[in-house]
Amino acid sequence: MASRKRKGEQGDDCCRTAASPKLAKARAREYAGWFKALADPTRIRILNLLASNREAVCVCDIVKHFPIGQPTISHHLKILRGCRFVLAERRGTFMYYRVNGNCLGEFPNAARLIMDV
Amino acid sequence: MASRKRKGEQGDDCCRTAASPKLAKARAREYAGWFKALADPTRIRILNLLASNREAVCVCDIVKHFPIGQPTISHHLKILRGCRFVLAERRGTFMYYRVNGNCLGEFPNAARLIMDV
DNA sequence: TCAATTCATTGATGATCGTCGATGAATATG
DNA sequence: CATATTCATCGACGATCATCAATGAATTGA
Repeated sequence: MASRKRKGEQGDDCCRTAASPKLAKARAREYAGWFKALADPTRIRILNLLASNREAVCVCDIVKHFPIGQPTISHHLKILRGCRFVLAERRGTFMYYRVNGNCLGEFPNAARLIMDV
Repeated sequence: MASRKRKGEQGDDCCRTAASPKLAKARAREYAGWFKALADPTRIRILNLLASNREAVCVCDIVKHFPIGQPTISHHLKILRGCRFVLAERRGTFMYYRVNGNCLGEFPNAARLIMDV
């Protein structure tokens, strides 16, 4: 047989066969996408700025608090909005952003699904 | 004054001045590093595989469950170890990895610090 | 209708990331 | 000591990312 060990081989003696990861690839990709959205200090601080304000904040006000240009802020907001971390609302010329309160509860949930079971 | 508005300017009329982000830059960078470590489906599934086994798992057993090479698995393990998500222990020729149980509680904590106040 | 303002999008650039093959260090065995 | 095995590191490559300057779309007001 091909599984016959040759002289000196240790083969599979490291441990009994380990259990497979229980998390499906698709779900792992989904979670990775969420984490990727938060894998940038600027996006975390934008999220924190929005969370620090009870009412929605317009883009020009967000820009004032960061040393980067408005297109870059818009880029980050698009990513945060894509993951439903923030919600947007148009009022005339202005775009107002606020945090999506629901996503706070999702964190512990995702953590449990990754680390538990 | 320089703040005098010219004809047609809307200026700062979007809203009252928004509160600054309360999260310090250094802490935002630290959190971003944690999330960056989880911003990859393979690393999430490695973490989940380790969490699915009560005992530590050696690298060669981890490699068996993924369609990527051993150097890449080692690379991911180094990143996860750098953030203290996993712990490593040497036994002879083998390296055994297991999840760091403490990091489960850190998730909700980080989420609260980012999203709350 | 025209000018001004806000914000999103585009294209480009330099940096970082995931993956690979090759190699090296450490350990075990004969 | 020589050989085999496990795992980490290195160098390279293509892909993705953060950022910018420039531009475009939408809205407002005169």
